[in-house]
Amino acid sequence: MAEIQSLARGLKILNLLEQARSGMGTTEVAKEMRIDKSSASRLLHTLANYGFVAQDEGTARYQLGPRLLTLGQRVLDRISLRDHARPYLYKLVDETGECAHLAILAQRQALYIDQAESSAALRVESEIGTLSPLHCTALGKAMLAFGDGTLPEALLPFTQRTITDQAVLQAQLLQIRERGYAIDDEEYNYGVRCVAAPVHDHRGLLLGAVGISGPGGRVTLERIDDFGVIVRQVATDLSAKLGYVAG
Amino acid sequence: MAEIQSLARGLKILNLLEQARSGMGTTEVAKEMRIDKSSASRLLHTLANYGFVAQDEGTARYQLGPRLLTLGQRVLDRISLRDHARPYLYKLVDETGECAHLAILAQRQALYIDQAESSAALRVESEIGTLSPLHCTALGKAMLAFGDGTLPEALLPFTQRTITDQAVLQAQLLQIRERGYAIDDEEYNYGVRCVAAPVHDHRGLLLGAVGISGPGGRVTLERIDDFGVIVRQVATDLSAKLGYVAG
DNA sequence: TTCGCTTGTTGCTAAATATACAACATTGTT
DNA sequence: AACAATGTTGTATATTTAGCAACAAGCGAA
Repeated sequence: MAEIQSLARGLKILNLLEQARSGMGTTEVAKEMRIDKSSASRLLHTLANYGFVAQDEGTARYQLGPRLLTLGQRVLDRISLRDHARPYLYKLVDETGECAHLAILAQRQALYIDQAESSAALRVESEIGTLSPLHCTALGKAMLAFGDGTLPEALLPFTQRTITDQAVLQAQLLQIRERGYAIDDEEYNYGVRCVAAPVHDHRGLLLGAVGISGPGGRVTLERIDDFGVIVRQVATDLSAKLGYVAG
Repeated sequence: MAEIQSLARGLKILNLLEQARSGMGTTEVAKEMRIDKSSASRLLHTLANYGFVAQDEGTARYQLGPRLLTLGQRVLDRISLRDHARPYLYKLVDETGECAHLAILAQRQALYIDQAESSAALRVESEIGTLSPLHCTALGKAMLAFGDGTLPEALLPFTQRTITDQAVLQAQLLQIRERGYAIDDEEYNYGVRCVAAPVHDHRGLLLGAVGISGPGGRVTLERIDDFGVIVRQVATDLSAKLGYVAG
């Protein structure tokens, strides 16, 4: 379907501003968007009128606005999975000593919607709201394996271990379905291993995934299957709490 | 300046969807916006393409999308005040036993950007991302008193105690400037009293405000000035940490 | 200071775009 | 099964927007 151009442009500007940590000026936005600065000016003013961008008082450069924060929190509110999952994340931290994460599918990526931090000094934190690729994260692979079967189109490499071959990925997804948990062995970040398992709702539909992430020194290849069993069990408990009856 | 109509319409749709907890359909959006449903359809598709709205899998109704969550978190990241304030919020909770909040000015309202919860069973929580009016909250009044002097235009009543008279508000702001903290005595929510004080940066500019909120049974009128002194002290300490030198 | 350079806003017209209407498709309801 | 309601698509028209250019404002250098 045809996009509404000016709306699309406005939204693209928001995407641009996400990257620019120190804000952007009108001309800068215009150049990046390849539009006239007059257009950029008017688009930015419209966004500012609704609070989606804000001008830094000192520099007059545009940044993402407070309205996005408010609306973003509303999105979180609506994800009831999050409320139920919290105690299970703590359980994961208690039993594994690593940081636990909760993610759902969004825009064909893994969207982190909650986190429980471990008390270890060296730990893996993933900010809430972060989007990560599906093919190289444990949470992502867990969701791919138990999802609707749609696979990512491109398998971009992040480390030397990232799976970039569709056939290899397919085979691993099959394995994940069999044993009930997914592993990321330094496929996204060097030195980080993760384990994750899917969460289902009362109708058996995939809701998201929970998992843990830790430094390779603690999450060793020898212990990783033990972690897998723990994570799978917690994910199963959570699914059961949500009314899922395996079958 | 002239608004870009289609962009403005798209943003208005997001505002609409914030209210509708169970999502909205194309026709519904069109009616509410008083535009043709074909326009609504195309606007919604554009928003959906960029993840700003998402269709519920079951009902096909539109809801706020995951992109807003991601962008909202970026807004939080950028507020460095938040990072510094965290320990001071905990201090407030420790010393008063009530929930502590941190807010900044945004869109002429008080935007809650962080919270520390008390352990009391009965407590006052204000979700992060919430916008509250300035004239009837302690955080808001603290920022009004030490801000740039711009006052709210309309003083809408929320309880019987809400200040609705500009002259009364003016007088109270003067008092707040003198003693260094602001009080909300059930002016926004029945049964809730709050105390707040301003936070300044190294140049003396207003950054935001910190405060506590508690049930009237614990935050009594007799004790409220004691709380005021505590809150003012913590706010002063925080400002000092940020490089503010009183003068 | 004055000059030049960059940035941002505004008026205007041509041209592209979005709009509304209508027809069609799809889904759910009585 | 027929109907009602919802959502999508095609199209001509009319509105809106885009780009140009001029202007204003701020900054730095000489």
